Amino acid sequence: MSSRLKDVAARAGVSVRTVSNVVSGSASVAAETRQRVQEAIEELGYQPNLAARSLRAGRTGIIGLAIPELHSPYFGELAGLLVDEAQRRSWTVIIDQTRGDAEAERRLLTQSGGRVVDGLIISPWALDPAELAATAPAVPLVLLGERSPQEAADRVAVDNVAAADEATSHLIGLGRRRIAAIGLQPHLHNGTARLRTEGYRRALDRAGLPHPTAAQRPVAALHRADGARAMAELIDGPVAPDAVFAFSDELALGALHVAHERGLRVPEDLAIVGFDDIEDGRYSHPPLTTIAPDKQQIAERSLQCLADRIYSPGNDVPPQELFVPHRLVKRGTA
Amino acid sequence: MSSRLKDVAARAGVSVRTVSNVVSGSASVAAETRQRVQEAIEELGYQPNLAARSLRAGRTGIIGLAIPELHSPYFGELAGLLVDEAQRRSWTVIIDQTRGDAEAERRLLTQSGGRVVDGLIISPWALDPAELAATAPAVPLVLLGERSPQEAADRVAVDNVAAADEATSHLIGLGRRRIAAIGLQPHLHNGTARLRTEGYRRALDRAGLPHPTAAQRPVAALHRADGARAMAELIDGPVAPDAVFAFSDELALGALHVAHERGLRVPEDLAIVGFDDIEDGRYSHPPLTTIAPDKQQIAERSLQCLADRIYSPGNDVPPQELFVPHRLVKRGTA
DNA sequence: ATCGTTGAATGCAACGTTGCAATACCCTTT
DNA sequence: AAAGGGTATTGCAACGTTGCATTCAACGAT
Repeated sequence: MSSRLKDVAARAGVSVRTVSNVVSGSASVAAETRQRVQEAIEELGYQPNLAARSLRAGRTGIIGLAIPELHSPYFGELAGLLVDEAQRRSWTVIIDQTRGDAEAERRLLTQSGGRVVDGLIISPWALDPAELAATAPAVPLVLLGERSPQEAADRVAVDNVAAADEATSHLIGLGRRRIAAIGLQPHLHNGTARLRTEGYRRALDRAGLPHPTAAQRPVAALHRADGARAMAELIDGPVAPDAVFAFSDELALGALHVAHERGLRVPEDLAIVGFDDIEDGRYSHPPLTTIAPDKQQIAERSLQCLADRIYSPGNDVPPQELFVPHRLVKRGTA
Repeated sequence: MSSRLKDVAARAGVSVRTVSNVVSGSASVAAETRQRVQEAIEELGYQPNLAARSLRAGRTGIIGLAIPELHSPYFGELAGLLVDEAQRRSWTVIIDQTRGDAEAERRLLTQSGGRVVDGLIISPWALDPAELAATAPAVPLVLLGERSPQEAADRVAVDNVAAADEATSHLIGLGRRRIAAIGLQPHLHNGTARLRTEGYRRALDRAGLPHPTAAQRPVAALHRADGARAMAELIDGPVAPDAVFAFSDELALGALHVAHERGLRVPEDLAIVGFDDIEDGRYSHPPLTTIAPDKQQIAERSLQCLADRIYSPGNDVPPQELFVPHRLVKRGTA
């Protein structure tokens, strides 16, 4: 079925080494010999055995991407960009789904069960930052969006505090005074929600506006259903808000859905700002105003970080923190 | 840095082979020896080298999933289920994005550039069915949703003709008479759109209703934007429809968006049925009526097909066609 | 006491590839 | 004619693992 260098060599009447030279293009081979070998390769349909190549090279050419949920639009879009970018560097991407499971994240970091990847891009969700910092990763690592007490690895993220501040300030600028937040995750160690909460409060403090606990709704996950539930709680609560900053577009879309159900006009009665700029948000009714992180740059810079560490393993550059730009995209909801 | 069987063996004072026996658990090892080896493994943080293992075994434990677009909600959700299911079989999944590129699909089928995966699940989009049937795949193959003249590989799909018929019949049952279709893809070789068109026409024929060409809108891709464009064309066309069957939920959501923009009431003025049952559809306004394929079963049965062929390579069972169930989910748009 | 049987541990070889070093050859220069 | 330099090709070894066959010891049965 599958042929090896040896078979090609026999057919072309040259040594195994020469065929290897032709395939890799590293050493010089006479034009005529190369031609003959190429023909033999074609005829036999030779494909290099990557296992053998990896064994020799100590590298697999595969990098891992670990995200909480594949079906989340934000991570779906980001994964698409990362795969494209990896292809350009002739890397293959393995995508892992952690589902917010600490054990799954731990397993990936230590690569227990076998090291398949040359590097790992992970969006930690459940893992305690302290543990994250303490765990010696088995491979070069890029963290997406997390912030640990002392950075354990390269990190690529938007400036969540500034972005949340900007979103909230936009609502304040529209004259809103009862601005709620949806998306706190006190039960998780993930730092993103905490940072966005910080930015939200900072903007309100600066404007001299209150941020009562009842207006800051925690969620179990970042799905539409969670946003819908939180919005219903807000409407039924002591002080119905005139604006909501949702920590993800999915939450925002869930909230928008409930607002419609309850007969609220958006944005007149209720303004909404989301976060992520997922494609769905452009087609909601009305289209969603949101914070748009530069996903393309997240993809590019994450891979650049990995490449730097994979190709110069000895070089112990300290972990760096990269911020990618974001911008407020004004559409219909605020 | 990373230790090998040899290192563990030296530390535990046994042979390399014995350590291998402990790790694989295949041969019998004395309890005391096993204990000692386990300790050495712990102390050294030994991880098996998968490249070496694959080289020996001739299998990588990795399967490929090739889909047109990762960020599409339908494929995102499906991919999530497939990864879960693969994990249960202790397989790793590599996800490839073909972006509707025939060359990319060809490359995956032949695994040119190196065989990484033990099997491939592919949703062919651009590749000519004839070519698909003619190409000898380099690895066991499962086709998602495609239909080629003579099946070249196992296929897992919903019965698209029946499902489209059902969707259209539902609209007819609601008393609609000018039923448009959005999502034809005459430029692509992908059979899915063709099958859904067939079901759509069949239902209309049975009811004695017309299906003028102008009411059957082709699209470049299955995105919301394409659905929006097609909907605008329909409204501005000679006969504005009172119902639309969109070949994907994304198209339907784009259409819904435009309907709102143009002041049409949904479902009163315009009924809409989508296809895929993506999560967004549950949170649109109003929520989307759609055909829901059983994605869980698609995932399970695809992997079962692969497993059968990977673990009994000689066994030349002819390609089989598996249909998974679907159902019409009535929500707010029709 | 001897034999066969079982359980435990081992050595050798091979999977397919590439780095290294060596060789063989031809052509140019002195 | 001999030395030197370059190009083309090759053999050997090693990457880390596991299948196979073998060895060794211990034990129960004859």
